[in-house]
Amino acid sequence: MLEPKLLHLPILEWYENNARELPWRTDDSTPWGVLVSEIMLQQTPVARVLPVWLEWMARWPAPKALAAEPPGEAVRHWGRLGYPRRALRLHACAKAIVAEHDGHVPSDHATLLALPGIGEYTAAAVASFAYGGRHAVLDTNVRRVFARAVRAEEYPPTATSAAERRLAEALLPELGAARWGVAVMELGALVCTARSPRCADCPIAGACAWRLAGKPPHAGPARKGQSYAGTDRQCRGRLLAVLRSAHGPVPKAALDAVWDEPIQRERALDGLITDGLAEHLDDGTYRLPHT
DNA sequence: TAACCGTGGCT
DNA sequence: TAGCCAAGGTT
Repeated sequence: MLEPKLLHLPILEWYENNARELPWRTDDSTPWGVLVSEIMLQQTPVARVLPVWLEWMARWPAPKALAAEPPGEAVRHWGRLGYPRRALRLHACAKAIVAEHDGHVPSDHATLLALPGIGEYTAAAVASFAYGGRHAVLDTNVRRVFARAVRAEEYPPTATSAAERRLAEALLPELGAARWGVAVMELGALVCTARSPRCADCPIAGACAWRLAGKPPHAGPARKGQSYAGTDRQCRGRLLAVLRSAHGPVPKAALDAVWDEPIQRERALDGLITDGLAEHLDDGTYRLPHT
């Protein structure tokens, strides 16, 4: 195994000099701000999250403020971040924090994990970044950095393995684990990127097993691409965009107008209602959820 | 476990 | 240009 200190110092020093200034990382950011940023950043780039996060923090500076709103307002102000079920879960999360934790974001990993929309990664991230807890933060960036630096592979496996978790925990420093986690993430986001890694700028290039092996390309089968055009997801997105931009119930015809294929359209609309992203009123109109 | 869940920028 | 990809979670 690679000696952890060969990685720690160079990466931490690199982070000192190259970290982006992000508002959820400042000294006055709150655990709630960190939590909201983590949910928004799930599968969504920083540049798109930034303006929405700022608006959310101004509008809902604490869980209690969001919990007082109907869930549809969370969905509306989610805008076009994508995966709007995250907005719904974040709203449910705020309500649970108010109901079960007196409005305070928990600091304990297991307690965080029990909240809606918070999985293994996000629980570790909040416990670590907001409270300084010592947890292995295994996101796609960290997994890629470790896959390359330690395992000499271009990409990590599809699903997080026990071996990856063991490695991440073995590399966790006794002190300063939170800073270490964010530093490795940042390295993956800015230098050790998925497609065109900037190895010339990498602080651990000299120790990177993948680079030393000649950067062998990913061996296994190509990862499944996510098709989008013509899918239910695209249809749901179109329908929900109509509900978001309207400031009241909309007639069925307004929804019919944005998607031609009727079978798929009805299926997608049913799905939105089942998921709690839309409501069907008695008069036949539709709107964002009020309850 | 693998499919499903949005959106848009980049190469 | 058309994939590829982005601080995942849920079922």
